[in-house]
Amino acid sequence: MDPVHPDFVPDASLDREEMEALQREIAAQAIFEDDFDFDPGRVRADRETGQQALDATSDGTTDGDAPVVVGVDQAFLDDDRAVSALVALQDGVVIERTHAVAQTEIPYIPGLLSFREGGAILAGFRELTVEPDLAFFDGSGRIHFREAGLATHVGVTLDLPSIGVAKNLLCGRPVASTDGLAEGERVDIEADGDVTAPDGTVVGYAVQSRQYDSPNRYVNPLIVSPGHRVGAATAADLVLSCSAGYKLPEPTRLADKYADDLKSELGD
DNA sequence: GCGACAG
DNA sequence: ATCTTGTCGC
Repeated sequence: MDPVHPDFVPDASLDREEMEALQREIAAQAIFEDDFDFDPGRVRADRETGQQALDATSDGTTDGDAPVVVGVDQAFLDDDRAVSALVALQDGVVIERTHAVAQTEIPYIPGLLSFREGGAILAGFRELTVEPDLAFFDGSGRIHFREAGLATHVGVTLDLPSIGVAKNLLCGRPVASTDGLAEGERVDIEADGDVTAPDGTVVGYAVQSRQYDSPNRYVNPLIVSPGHRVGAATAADLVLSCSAGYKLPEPTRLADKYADDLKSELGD
């Protein structure tokens, strides 16, 4: 698939002020509430685990009408080459994988990640032949200084429902401790002075997608935020329904592994 | 000036 | 993100 908004495609040759101005423009176009056609109840992680595997749909056939969810992740081959890896799943089955290599024009700068990795990601989407309903990105969406993190930038550019799944908090303020949550629990992340949204706006959640039973070992929660056309609560719900016994939701976990494999194959 | 900062 | 073996715990 190709960008619906070519003018939003991340351009690494812009200066910092121009990048930030583009982000504000993108945030203004972003929709941080549910606005999609698929049935979120029909999104599932895999066919082996979870309550859903026990119901009538687990008859061994793949539901060709189920939503297509794509996981996206990147790895770096050198200092100036990034590879994006995309894995598309439908009804818990991998139906397509694509990848693309692109030059990294700028270094990592907190708040400007999409200008470093966005080019490779859009190139990966260009190779995708299936029509995705939803995408998970590794990084923030609305939890961003200008409410335009990687997931929002790419989601708006493609006009594709998207969710940001990060391992660390970029900005914002958890309303309670995010330590020792039970599996399935979540804690609101509110906008603070670092975020352009009105103070107190729930811009995402810390989501405990996995946790050990006993008290000696801990798993840190994921930081989930809306990218585009998905509300914060639904974003957290979808991450949990795509989780299958691992910290990362399946689309992201599989894209992660694919990116690692590509790095080995294409690396130096 | 100081601190904070996805991947 | 990336550099990397063993190792603690279930």
